[in-house]
Amino acid sequence: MRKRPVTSQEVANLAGVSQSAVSRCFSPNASIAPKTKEKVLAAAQQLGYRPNAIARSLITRSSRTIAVVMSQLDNPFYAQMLEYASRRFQQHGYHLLLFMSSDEQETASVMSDILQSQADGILMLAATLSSSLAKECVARGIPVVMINRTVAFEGVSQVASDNYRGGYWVGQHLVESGCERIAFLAGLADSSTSSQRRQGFLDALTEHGVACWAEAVGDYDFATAQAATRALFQADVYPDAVFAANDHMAIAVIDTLKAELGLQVPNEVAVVGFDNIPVAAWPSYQLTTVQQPIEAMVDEAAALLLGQIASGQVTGERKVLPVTPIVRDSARSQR
Amino acid sequence: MRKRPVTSQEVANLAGVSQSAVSRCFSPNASIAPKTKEKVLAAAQQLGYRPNAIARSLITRSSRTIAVVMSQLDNPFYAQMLEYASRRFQQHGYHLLLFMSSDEQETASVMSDILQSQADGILMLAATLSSSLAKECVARGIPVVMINRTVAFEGVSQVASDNYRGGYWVGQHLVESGCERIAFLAGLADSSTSSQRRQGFLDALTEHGVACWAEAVGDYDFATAQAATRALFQADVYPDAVFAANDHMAIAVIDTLKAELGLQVPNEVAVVGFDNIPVAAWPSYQLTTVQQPIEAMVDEAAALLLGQIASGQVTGERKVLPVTPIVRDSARSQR
DNA sequence: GGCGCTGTTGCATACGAATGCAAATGCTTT
DNA sequence: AAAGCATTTGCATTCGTATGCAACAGCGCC
Repeated sequence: MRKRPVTSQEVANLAGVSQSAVSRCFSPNASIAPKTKEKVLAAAQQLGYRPNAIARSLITRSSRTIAVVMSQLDNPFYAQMLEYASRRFQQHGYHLLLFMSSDEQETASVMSDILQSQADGILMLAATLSSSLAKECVARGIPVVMINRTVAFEGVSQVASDNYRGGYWVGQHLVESGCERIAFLAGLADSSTSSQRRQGFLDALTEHGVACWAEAVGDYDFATAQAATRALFQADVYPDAVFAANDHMAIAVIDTLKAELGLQVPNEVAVVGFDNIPVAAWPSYQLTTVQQPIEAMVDEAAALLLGQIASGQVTGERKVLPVTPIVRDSARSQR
Repeated sequence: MRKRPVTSQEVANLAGVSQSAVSRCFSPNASIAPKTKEKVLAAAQQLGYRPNAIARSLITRSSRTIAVVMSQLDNPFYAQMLEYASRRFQQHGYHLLLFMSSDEQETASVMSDILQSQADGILMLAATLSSSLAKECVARGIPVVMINRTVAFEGVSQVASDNYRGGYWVGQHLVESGCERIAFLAGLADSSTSSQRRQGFLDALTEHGVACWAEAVGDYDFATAQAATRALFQADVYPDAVFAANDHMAIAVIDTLKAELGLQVPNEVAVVGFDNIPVAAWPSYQLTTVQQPIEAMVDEAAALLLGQIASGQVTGERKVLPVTPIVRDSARSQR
């Protein structure tokens, strides 16, 4: 049977002090005599006492918990973010409460759970938030930070990498490498990251007097990206370069080109991705890509959340962090 | 400024009922007249009331929270597990509190946080637990389930896939494919999964009258596995098959063989992994491997945890789930 | 020795919801 | 109309900790 947990009162009895004194031993900056503290800690140790975080949260009105909403963990990019975020917040005495939500429908029900959970802040990774829910959070004064989603809500902060410049660099790089029939493989149609990358890419092509050869949608999904690749390359004249909106799809493109279509990368087709996930560096792929500053993005998001929690002010700030081009074999300026 | 949240008392005042009545509207099976409930829900809606889960936890002594301890999220196998576990527990009204912990040292401090958090159960994924901590959990009556770790602690439940049989199958398959110089690439030296796979593998070889050609350690890490591969293949006579203790390392082996050593897979060297992560199915690898039943493992772990939480009895059960061989191109019986 | 000061301590209450118990309500039955 | 029963309701208490306030101790100083 579950043991009744040890309370501060019991520790107080054993140590011969009041419950308040025990409480003060476990909160920093509290006024407590060293000698008393010693006695109390000894008693606590003896009984195996641990402060009850639930009770503490109730009185302090702070759960020291951040709700994280995600839709996909199979993308290593987001897995890395989650891992780093967990460690980062752990350092500040906060813990992550994980919520998975695929569609916006589900996000609504999840958001209800989050509001009940009394999380001190909300971190949205790869998940979208309807404006009514966003408003509700803001109305309650709960800080919300979205990573890599750009939707203009009052009071919701955003951290993103510079998708536009990343896309621009890719366009420029491919043109300067001598590519002439450059295709774009989008992520989700309504994804702001994908469309920003696309816009930068198209602008670069335009500035260099090149038109985009073809476009397709891969849904950030391996199989869909494969199908899209087959479609792009079925004509007699096919692209000599593909820019995929993320690495995951770029890998699918490379695999499909090599294994199914018998085309060489980069000799016959250059491929560029986005994210710089670990796989991109593997010898089989050597994918040229644009690195997103994962740690910096999380650091920024954490700073925003913790700052707003501390100040009690929710502000809708917007940070854009620089990206880093990574040139590997899959698309070099060698022609 | 953070708004003072709406309490059940305020809803009660507006609806003209007592606080108890409001409470009863939000707990299932409570005795409440439909008409009253309607009034209360209307008032709650109007004020934007949400029950405070913290206060509820305090009185019910149940946080409806499961603490998950992980050490690596970069391994997609564990990322998949986490995602599925989150969804699974969400269905039962539980949420996951995430803790990252690399070494056992860190696990101790993390475990202290967990005990304070009043989690109803603990799920250990890819993380080890010292016996003193395990005892403390058991003493407090907190159910603990470890996935893929076998350490015999009284009262700690374990769910694992049949690593031994998986390893055995690999050994058998490689021998029957005609391989004669078969090497094993271990994960972490002290990892029970790796050593069980190894044992099954060695037993299969022995039964077929073949000795293990060589062994190395890859730490479940890409770079380390690459280095180990170079070492294994530097002699004049090198292995004609490698069994890596997980897919991640198997991929590293394949890449190193192909890109650095100019060896063909499977013609010159057969490679087998373990886990069946998504990458294993990619055209570039077509990795023969042993699939672990991720969902079944999580389902089993969830059933154990929820069962023990409901009954208040912690029992140290042990489940072993069957694995499925997946034959792909990297090691076929074709010689 | 009395005064004032700083640093500790205990008392009492608050946080917000759940629940046993008793009172009250509504309905049926005779 | 009164009694009987089932259902609904409110009261009061509880969960375990934090904290404002007042009381108090110890100390140095005049």
